[in-house]
Amino acid sequence: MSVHERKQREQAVRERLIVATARELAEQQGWDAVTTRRLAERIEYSQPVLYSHFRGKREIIGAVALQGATELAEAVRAATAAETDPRARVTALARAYLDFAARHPAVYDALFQLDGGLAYAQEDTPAPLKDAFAALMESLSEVAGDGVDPGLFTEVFWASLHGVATLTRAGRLLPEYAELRVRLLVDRLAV
Amino acid sequence: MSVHERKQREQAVRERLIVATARELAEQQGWDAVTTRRLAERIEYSQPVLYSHFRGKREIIGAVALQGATELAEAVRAATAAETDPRARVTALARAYLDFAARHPAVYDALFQLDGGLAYAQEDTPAPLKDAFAALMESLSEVAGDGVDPGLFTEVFWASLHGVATLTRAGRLLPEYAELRVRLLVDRLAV
DNA sequence: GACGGAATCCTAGCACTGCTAGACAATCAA
DNA sequence: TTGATTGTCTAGCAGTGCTAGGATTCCGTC
Repeated sequence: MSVHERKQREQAVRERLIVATARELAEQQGWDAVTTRRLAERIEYSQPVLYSHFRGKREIIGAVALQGATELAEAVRAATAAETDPRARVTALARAYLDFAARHPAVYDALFQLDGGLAYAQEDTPAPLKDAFAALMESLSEVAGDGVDPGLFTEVFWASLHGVATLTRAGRLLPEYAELRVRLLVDRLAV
Repeated sequence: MSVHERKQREQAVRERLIVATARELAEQQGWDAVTTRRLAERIEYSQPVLYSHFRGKREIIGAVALQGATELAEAVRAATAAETDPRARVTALARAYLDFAARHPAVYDALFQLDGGLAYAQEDTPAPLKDAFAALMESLSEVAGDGVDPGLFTEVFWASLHGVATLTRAGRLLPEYAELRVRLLVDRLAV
């Protein structure tokens, strides 16, 4: 049985290697550069090996997305933990979120821009995704205001951040307004 | 000279045909289905003909995007023209915007999700794009609030709408909150 | 009406993509 | 040392965007 276990361990190691390499390649040269051939070459295995771990490229993107969700949740929690005032906490949250999107564009794309074959806002939504949303809600529900569903408020605030993140990265918003956008968003949306 | 003019006219007609067909195909089966081969077949010409009109697929997407920008501006202006109260106008704007994104997902993708090779927030930004932004600003600057730059406010409001639009279409927001999201967004952001 | 040149269009093909069948080799239990 | 089972690779499929070069049609001129 020990042999079998060792093999399973090796499998797991290689699976992590694939995901890490895909992510690395995507961060360096964008997701377009992440082809199955290039990815296989980097992990020093042949192409079909990828398909013994993942159904296809989509699933690899999905795996990166799940990693990203975990890290995003961590980043948000770390940033908000230091603040006590609810308003300051939301500002920190917004900054942390946008910072994450800017620092890890490929991961952010895997999460929200590309098709990673993941379910959202449903029962079978993977735990990391639910948890990332929960991390947002923890700080945001405090400033939702009376009579406003925390989930609804979180959705709206998150959507706003997402819009700012994507449009910023696409060069569709004026760079010099970056800080003012965060202030305006927090000032107006948070109660 | 008349012959030359006729040829130019025919060229223009075919160019419009290409754009219209690309858009139609994208609306029907998504942009993934818009391949140069399929597109060529639908317009009943060979593939290389496309490249005598456009540098490549990107430019075709860009052409659809420009069409979309014009229509989006129209839709927004039509919706807001009927309202007199600034707040009601902004609500109408938000609804019209999200409605446009929902009704013409392929066009919306061409505009904001795909790479159409267009410049944004710059001097060489095509007129339709500038005008679409202007259409938003016309109604939004009224509710920006004192001391808030109308351009900044428009960017933020627009980004929020964009976030809601994209996340909604990706199935990442709860459908039953759709109407409440618009209300919350307008209530909080508009002064 | 016939001709030479120019504009137009298509066939065929390139290098790439994601993905897979089937041959081969390494590894295991007996 | 076998025999079978895993594991891995080579080779190939059908598809992608894009292009070179030949064939055809059309045009203004004689």
